[in-house]
Amino acid sequence: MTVAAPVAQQSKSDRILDAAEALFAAKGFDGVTLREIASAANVDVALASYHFGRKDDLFVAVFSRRAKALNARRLEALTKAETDASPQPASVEAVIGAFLRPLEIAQRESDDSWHHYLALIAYVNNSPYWGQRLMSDTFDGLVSRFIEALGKALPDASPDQLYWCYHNLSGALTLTFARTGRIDRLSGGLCRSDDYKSIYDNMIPFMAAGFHATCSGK
Amino acid sequence: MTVAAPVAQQSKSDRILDAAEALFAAKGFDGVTLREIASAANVDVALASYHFGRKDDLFVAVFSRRAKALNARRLEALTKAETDASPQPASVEAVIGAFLRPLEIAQRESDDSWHHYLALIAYVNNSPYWGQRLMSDTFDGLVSRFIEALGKALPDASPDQLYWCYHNLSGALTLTFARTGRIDRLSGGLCRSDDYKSIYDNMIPFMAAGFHATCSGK
DNA sequence: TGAAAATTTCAACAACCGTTGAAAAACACT
DNA sequence: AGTGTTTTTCAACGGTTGTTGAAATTTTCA
Repeated sequence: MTVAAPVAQQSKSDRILDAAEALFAAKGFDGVTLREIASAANVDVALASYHFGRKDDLFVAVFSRRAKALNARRLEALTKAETDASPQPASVEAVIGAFLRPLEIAQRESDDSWHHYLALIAYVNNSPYWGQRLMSDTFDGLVSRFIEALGKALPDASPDQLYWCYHNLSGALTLTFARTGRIDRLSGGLCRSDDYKSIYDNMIPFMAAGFHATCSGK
Repeated sequence: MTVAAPVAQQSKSDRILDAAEALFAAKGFDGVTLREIASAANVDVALASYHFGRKDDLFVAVFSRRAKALNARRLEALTKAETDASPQPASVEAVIGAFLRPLEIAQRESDDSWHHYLALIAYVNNSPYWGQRLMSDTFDGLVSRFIEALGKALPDASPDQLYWCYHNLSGALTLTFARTGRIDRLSGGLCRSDDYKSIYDNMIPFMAAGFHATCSGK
């Protein structure tokens, strides 16, 4: 009688996605070969094509996989912040917190899959090739919802001010959660990329102050 | 009698750097082949290897080329801000302005070389592979100088607070100046990636307010 | 149990990759 | 004019790429 493998009861399809996620995040779309991915997933090369089609499609599949879960958590946090504040609109801090806090999941999970995914977001967000379409298709619906909430908290703000402010937030958070190690080196070890508490303690009031300063007066 | 080409009195070595800069910025290190670069530069494939060695070395050469000029302009702007404010320390707004304003050169130049370079910075900054070493080697000296100036303007700030704040600034500016087109699409055309005036009008007070909010009281 | 469907393996395709050595051309300098 | 140096071209190397079609295997379900 043989005993089944204790954990890792994953389908080969999922193993491919996990391996592709980690490798795409580390080396970008063109820096990874399907053979590397297959090898990391302990799977035949042709299987990636069978399950996901072309390499581009695999990349999109990897990117889209966790987007649904992340967007759902963010939307849930936003509606909670709004009902908590009702009948007042949710504060800028509360809305930004609802946007950022769900990313903590990357630290709570036992494996690094979510960390890889966040690094992948940074890659896509800053890529001229993928950035425009893939980011928009994946996140713009939810982002519009957040900007609407920010507009309620900042009734004097013009729409373009809100968009530019969000863009600042977007750039800062994707870089920070990509954990490239830059800040560790720049600060001589004083700041650590994986120190989520410090990240939140700084980023939320920082961004809230930026919104307030540029979106209040006319 | 044949007439020499009117402009474009560039060496083949420079043409290779220009072509590589544009292509690396658009498609990343692995997304570009030396043959593409050579073809865009109207040059034989082997010439890139002759002038710059391996592909990695060409990438570093491209990245380093404009860094000296940019760092010099930034340092000049910073010292001017400091002498203007002397004997008071330069304000946070002035220091941030000195960091950002030199990027306007990308808009003043007739060709898009500087724009390509700024997109390349975004690629490198967010890359786990290049980000840590290449960004640090190229910019950390100057960045430390700016953080020192910010510390004088914010005497109650702790060093780690200043580093985290700079990291926010770094992420926002690299994304924005990469001009991926994301904000154009998200805003439905209301904000334009190439609208430098709006970028500066928003980003400088936004970031200054963030620094003030998180670096003053303890 | 048996047949249909889905999954996985295997081998191979044409195309392209970075890099190199040697020949050829252009240049610098006396 | 002639020599030594730098730049440019040409052709080719071994190795790798994404993708595919067909065979083999496993799963599904009546």
